[in-house]
Amino acid sequence: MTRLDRSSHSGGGHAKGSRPLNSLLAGHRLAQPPSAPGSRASVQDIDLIDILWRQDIDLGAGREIFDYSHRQKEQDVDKDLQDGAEREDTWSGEGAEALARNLLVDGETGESFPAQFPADISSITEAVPSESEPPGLQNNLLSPLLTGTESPFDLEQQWQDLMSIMEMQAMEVNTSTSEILYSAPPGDPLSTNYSLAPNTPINQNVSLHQASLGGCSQDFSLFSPEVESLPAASSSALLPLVPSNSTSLNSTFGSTNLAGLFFPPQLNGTANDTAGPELPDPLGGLLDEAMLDEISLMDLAIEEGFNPVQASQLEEEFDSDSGLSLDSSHSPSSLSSSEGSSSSSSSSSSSSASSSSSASSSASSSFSEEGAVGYSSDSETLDLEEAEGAVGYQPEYSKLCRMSYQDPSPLSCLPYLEHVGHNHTYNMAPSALDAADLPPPGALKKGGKEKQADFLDKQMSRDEHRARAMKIPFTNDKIINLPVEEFNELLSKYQLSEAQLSLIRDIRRRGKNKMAAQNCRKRKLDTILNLERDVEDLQRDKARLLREKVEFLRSLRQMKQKVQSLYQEVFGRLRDENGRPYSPSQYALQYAGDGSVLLIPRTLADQQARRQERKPKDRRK
DNA sequence: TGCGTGTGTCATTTG
DNA sequence: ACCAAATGACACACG
Repeated sequence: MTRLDRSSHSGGGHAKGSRPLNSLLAGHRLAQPPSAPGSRASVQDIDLIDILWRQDIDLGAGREIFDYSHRQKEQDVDKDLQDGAEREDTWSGEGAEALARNLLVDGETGESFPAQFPADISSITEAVPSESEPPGLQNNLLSPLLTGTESPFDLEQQWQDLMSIMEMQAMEVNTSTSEILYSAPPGDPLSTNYSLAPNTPINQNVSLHQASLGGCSQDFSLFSPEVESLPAASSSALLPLVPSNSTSLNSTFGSTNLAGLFFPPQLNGTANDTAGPELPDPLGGLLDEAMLDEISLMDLAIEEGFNPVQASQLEEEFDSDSGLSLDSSHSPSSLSSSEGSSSSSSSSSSSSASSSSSASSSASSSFSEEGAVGYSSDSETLDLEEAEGAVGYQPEYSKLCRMSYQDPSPLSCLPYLEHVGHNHTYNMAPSALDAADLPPPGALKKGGKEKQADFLDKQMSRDEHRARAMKIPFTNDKIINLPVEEFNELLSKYQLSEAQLSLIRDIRRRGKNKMAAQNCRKRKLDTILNLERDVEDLQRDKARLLREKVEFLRSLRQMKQKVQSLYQEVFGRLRDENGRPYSPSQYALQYAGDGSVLLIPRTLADQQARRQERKPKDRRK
């Protein structure tokens, strides 16, 4: 048969009355009740926000943190102190309470950190002429991390903070700031709590050579004769701090220069005694990773559909210590276009459920009748029912209903429309087929019966017309649906011409192929539905992983802040033989692999840091 | 009239 | 090798 055959296709077209059904069904896909599409997406977003909010509650953040103005209020010291008083014991131990008076407390984590330097800090600065510093810079003397927590919504500042974290490896000590920081005046809570008064006899451990830990040597019996283990050239200056009792300082940092962590790099251009060499910090790797993670987070956001605002908000969320600022409209899960379409589909499903519920159930039952052809989608139907809630594909239901091809009556799912169905199909209702095959046209009375005959004629497919013209003695339904053996038996019962046999075989072939095509299309649709569901699942997973990532990064930063505070606390308590604090520009704390802490000169620390820095690079090569 | 959709059909592949 | 099913591609009807 040639294509010309199709040009004479008379029965292949849709009956005029058939379209309303198609339109009705297709309408489920196109029509979108005004409320549903958006509402579904927003509900999901709200869920996301709620999840994030709950996470934040765990971390001590309230929902009001999402409000920028509220976040500014958060800097109110009183409030912070109140929060901090509740949580300080988690990390600071004795003396922290007094310390907290001069600390800002992270609204979420409860971490305390120096909010500002003592009021007389400028006078101290002046007392150290060579290291004087513009007062305006003094707030930067602490780690950028700390300042970052004070203005969590200053995005640029946050970024710089992170960059500063990165640069902690290349930390250079600002002498003046260090002096200011660690030369606390007598009235300073830091000094009053962590160091002896200037008059207090230095609690000098002989074995410590030069270093002592004023006021808290019982807590930090850090010193032991480990100087010998250090290079002779610098041994005189080495002040090993070995905790006699297990200190809170963990050895997991390895032999690392801690000082680099806590003194901002090149805060200004002022003199730096030990300027130059980069120092690795114990968290350097982590910081790098965190930084890279954040960058990759941004990249991910940008690459995978986050718009810049969303990406920046995600970044902001990460940057913001205490604030989760994911706007509901920027939920990662709401970014998917496919999800949007799905949600709109679901809306139509819900809205059209009443009108199509019967169709759906009929569709399910009709699918179960497809066994003859082999493509049963019972399970698929169930899946679709489940998916309707999550994905929403009522329109596909309509399609499937329409595509219950194995049913002799294509419109069986909507019985009242059954007779309207356009009929290119070979699977006509038996009555129609019988009418087409059995009664001779002239047998019917005139009038209404003629009209009925015309109608039935129009209902007949092309091949049915041909079969009738060729006087095929059995129905097309039998021709198509009988098993091979029975079909052959049927053929053998009749004396058929070659033309008749050929037509019968064509009818059978086309009929089978038509059903196969219908099943194929149905399968294709199901595949698409499944893929869309998979995409949605993956998007949900992705959003969840992103949230987890943000949480991990946040907790990582909090841990770094705690380590930083501990470092400052320990270093600030150290006193030399004259009872004076050590200059952070000249000395640094360093973890040894065995858990001990050494006070070593900066120069030595720089050298070691440089050495350590080379190792990983060499490994990479 | 052009477009999108649904359908039937053919040719071919696949099992 | 044969057959049926599956599938891509095309044409057509319809809204």
